[in-house]
Amino acid sequence: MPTGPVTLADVARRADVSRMTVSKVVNNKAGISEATRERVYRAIDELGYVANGAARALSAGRTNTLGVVVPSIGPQYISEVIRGADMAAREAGLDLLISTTQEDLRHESQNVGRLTHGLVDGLLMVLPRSVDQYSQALLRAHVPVVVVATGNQNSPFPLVDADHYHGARAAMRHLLDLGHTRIGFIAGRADTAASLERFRGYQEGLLTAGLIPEPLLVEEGHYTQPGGFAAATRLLGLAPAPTAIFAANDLSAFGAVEAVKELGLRVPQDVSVVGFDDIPQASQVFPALTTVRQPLTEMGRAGVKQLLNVLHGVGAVTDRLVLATELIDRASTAPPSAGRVPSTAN
Amino acid sequence: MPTGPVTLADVARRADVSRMTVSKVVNNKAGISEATRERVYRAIDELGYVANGAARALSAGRTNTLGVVVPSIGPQYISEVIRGADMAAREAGLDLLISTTQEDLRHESQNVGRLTHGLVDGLLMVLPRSVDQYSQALLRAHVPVVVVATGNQNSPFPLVDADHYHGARAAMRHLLDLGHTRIGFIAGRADTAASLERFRGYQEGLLTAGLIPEPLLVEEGHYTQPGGFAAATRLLGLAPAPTAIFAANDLSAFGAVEAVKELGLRVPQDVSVVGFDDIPQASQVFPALTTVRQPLTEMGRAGVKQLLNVLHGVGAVTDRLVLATELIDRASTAPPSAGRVPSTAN
DNA sequence: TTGAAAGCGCTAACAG
DNA sequence: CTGTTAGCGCTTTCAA
Repeated sequence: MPTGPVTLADVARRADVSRMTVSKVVNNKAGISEATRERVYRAIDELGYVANGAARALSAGRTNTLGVVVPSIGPQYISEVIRGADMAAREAGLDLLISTTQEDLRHESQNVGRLTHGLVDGLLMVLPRSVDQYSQALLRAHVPVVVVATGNQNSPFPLVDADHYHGARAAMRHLLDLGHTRIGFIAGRADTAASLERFRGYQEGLLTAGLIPEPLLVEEGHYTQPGGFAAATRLLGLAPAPTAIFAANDLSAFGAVEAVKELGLRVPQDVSVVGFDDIPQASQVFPALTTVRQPLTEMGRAGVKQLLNVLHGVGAVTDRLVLATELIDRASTAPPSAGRVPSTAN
Repeated sequence: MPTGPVTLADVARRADVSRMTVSKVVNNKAGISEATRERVYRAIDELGYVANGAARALSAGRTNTLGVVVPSIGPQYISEVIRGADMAAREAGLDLLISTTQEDLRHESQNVGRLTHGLVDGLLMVLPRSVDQYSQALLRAHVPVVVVATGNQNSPFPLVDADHYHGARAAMRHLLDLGHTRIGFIAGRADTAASLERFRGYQEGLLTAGLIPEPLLVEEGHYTQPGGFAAATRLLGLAPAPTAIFAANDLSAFGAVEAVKELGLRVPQDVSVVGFDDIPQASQVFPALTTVRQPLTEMGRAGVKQLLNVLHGVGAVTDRLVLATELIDRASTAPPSAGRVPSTAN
């Protein structure tokens, strides 16, 4: 019994064939007799052979690994995108190497450079902001790159995004159909294109219904739960107060729901709340949140699929793939209550 | 300008030195004159050279990458552990390769096998359940393994865990000190050791205060938000109802808070709620959740540090490292209201 | 259907 | 201080 990891040569010796034959068996190549194949498999099992990834990568010129670059793995929506990417990669027999930038921009382009040299065959950038900082390193990398879920308008790489604008329009239509005419908006961050698109949907939804957007009905929520709480509290302090609130993401919608309850009002009886994203928690809270679903896992999947298309040289790569969003009607929305005008006099 | 990636040889040619010299410069080895070093750096910059990871790994026998195996990256507490591991790895100049098992146990041990053969130098297993399924593959792997945040009692590998029992005791002491005598418990999952330990802390906290544990005051919450909601609803339907609820994790505590509000009661005035974990959201909800903090990021850090100790052959590796937990007193707990006995007669 | 030769890009060990 | 030699474990030709 030799010490150290078992190599191809060990298996070859054991099965009394050449290393090449073992390699072919391991990689399911054709042109090996059933008997030999059988014998090699037995040797592999007996020895517990596992191919060395580094050697394989160096020799074959590919790693069978896809890199995923994310700012951090905390936010749920990012987790969902990764989950989709993970499934697609798994189905294709590839590994995923997840790398977080942690906002540490200093060495990041260098980091990305490392990834693209012998560590991964392709890169999925899941970034909410611009990808500009990396463009240089990325462009000189010799691996395909696909950007996911950023609102970045003019990326030099193929993009996968969700239809933020029409999602927002759907949310507004839902609220308007229920009879709401005074609808507050909790904005995300002005520096993301996604946030801007959702806001545009809010405004144009209003205009389409013949309503006039009021600046006072728009508050910043910074995509956070406390931000949503504060924004909703301010909104509900208006006279007359809105009967419905559309939040730019689920997290700030959760905060809005808390604010409504804290003011002694009920969701949805007194105030309707709509979110955006449909993170898993949206269906877990009480009342379950009506929200606009971004196909997050599908976006991850689509990103990987684009990458595979490039790698395998098959199928077209869409420069800008925009996936549809959809309203998920749950329990946090209802028609405005007739006689009840929320009051927050304290 | 040669096509394809720039190699060491290209740099060597450009700087008019041997490949070995370039290698030494790249790896910051001593024994190179300042002038030569300078010249090599210039060539590297001009050519945009980046070392090939696969070749380096194969040649040097190490990958400078640590593997992290998690069931999935969704749950916040896992994200936090990874964040800690990520920071520690980054400080040590190592990459993290995150691999999810997605409950797909079929090919997992094989998957882990692949990782340990040329892809990573060490493995951090972040698993809530047992690691038994992998033990075989792991033991034959030629890389160190450390297990984090599982309640697994007898792992064959070094363990990093939190002190669930004393955390639960602290939560109970807090509630008892506030004057609560009727305290409900929302259990996690009976199949995790962590859940059992927390339950033990609940029971013994009661006993120490001279109170008798009542089976009716314990409900399963399955660690989920709807589970916590349902459990709390049942608990508050008792007569007399508990004045405080201790949930086995933050998620089920959020559900409990919702249930309290839904019954027309207030947190903490009518019912106090304590969670466990201190995920980021705990401080973001309203009212901010009083909870037992598991040092999740520290656990990730500690796991990586243990791995590094093994890899560098320095420092001791603790077979079982149990990190302290701590009560974080926020806004969801208060003394029981004197005259008020919650009623849920409907 | 099988195998021999060559080399992927890098680094460890040693020699000059 | 610098360079030579050898080889990591595998796969790609191409020949038998």
